[in-house]
Amino acid sequence: MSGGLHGQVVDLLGHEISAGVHPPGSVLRIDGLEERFGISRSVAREVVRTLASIRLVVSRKRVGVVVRPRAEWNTFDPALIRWLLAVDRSAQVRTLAELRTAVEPVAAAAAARNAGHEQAARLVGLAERMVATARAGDLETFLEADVAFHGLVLAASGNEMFAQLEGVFGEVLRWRTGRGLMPEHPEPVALRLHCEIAECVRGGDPARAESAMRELVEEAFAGTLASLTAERRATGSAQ
Amino acid sequence: MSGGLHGQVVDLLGHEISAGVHPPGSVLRIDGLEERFGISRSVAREVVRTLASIRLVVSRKRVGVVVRPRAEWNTFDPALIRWLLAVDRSAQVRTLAELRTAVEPVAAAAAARNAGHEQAARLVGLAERMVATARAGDLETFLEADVAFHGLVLAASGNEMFAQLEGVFGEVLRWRTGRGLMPEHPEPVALRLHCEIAECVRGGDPARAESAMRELVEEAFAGTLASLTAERRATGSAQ
DNA sequence: GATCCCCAATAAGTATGACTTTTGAGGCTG
DNA sequence: CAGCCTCAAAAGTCATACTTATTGGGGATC
Repeated sequence: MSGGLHGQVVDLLGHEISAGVHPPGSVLRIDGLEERFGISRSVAREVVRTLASIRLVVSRKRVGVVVRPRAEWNTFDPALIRWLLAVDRSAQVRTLAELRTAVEPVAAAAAARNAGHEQAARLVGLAERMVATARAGDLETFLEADVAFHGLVLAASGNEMFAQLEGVFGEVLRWRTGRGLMPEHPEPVALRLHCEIAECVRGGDPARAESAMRELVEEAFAGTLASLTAERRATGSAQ
Repeated sequence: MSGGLHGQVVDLLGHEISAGVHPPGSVLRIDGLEERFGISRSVAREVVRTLASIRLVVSRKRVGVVVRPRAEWNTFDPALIRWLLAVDRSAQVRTLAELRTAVEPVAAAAAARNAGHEQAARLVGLAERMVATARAGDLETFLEADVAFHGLVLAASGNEMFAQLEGVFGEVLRWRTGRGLMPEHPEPVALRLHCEIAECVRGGDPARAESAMRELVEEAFAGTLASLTAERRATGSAQ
């Protein structure tokens, strides 16, 4: 998407609108875009169509391209999530982390009901690898296994909307370790919970899978919140 | 969106792809669309851009417009949700209802933490109206209040991604009563839970708000599942 | 002076055709 | 048979002309 002319302009405008450079209610004009970016009418129009599909703007005859109120933006669109992460990483991570606390426990329960043998086996394998890499202090590989673990739970839930969130939640996980928020050796409690979840999925115990996952993500959410407020205190304000 | 030429074609193609008329991997060509719909190149290209933004297709040079694997579709896009509802209402409602069981309890807890006085008051008012209309047997107004109630909880959660789901979950609720799944006088348990949630939000009791909402939506989900399997048994198969 | 209606200016929507760029496939060469 | 090379197919971009809907204003009417 970043290659073509279209993608570049969409990305730039998307960033700008997300950042509030063009606040809701403000009006862009197709000719304005042509001039500003040195693009042809067709490209400008296609850019607007793309942004309209994300519900960032709406195009009205005799008026122009109007930026919609933020509440109407489709915040589940991966592109928009990226733009919002660039604008205010803390706020977006908080939002996503909270969504995680909602979705993952229910997804774990569903996975315990629906997962096939192969998926369950892979899940157990990932949990084991997490234990091994944690012991070895290999945070890199640990993170990979962690991301794969949670992605697999979402995929195995059998709910395509849960599965959709795999990539986004992976972002959150990567952000946590990227920030150095993870202790050098991941907490034993978290490891135990991962193993328990994997076992419950394999054994078909939705209730325990759900509560274990809930304990896990709520702990992670609390940690995320704490580090966010700490960060805000340190830098003096938002961002 | 249905007015213009663009919207019509997007809608039709969206329906077709969702329905599997063009299975993942199959290839459309811009010229093909021009011919088939009698539209110009510009409109055809904009249609493809829109579908690409929903991640239904990807456009490759020298190849054409390729339908992506279903797992990559952005199933949180309202347009795609509509198309999928038209294809297999049961499956989509099931998916959405399960998403509801995940999100709404956490949203209720967040609302109990974040809701302002005015929002809390309105929530209590809606709960009261539900009790009144239920007693009167006014299912129409009851449904409206119900939809507004759950929408307000999502909005008051302070999480814009939760708030985003208001419209979609409203669809699920409307579907339930539209199907005659609601008893003539809504269950007293559900009414009590709505009131309890409203009180907990006003009083700032996240834990009880969450568990009450969880009880409510899990009950609703079970009812939805039961009626879906009953329907499937009745009609002999899916759809 | 207020109201209503019609019209013209405006900006998006559609159509057309030419030209560019990328890339896959098949043929050519070593 | 492998690797390279050329060619053509299809999307990407551009320029321009024309159509349609909408809004705001100006003039007619009450």
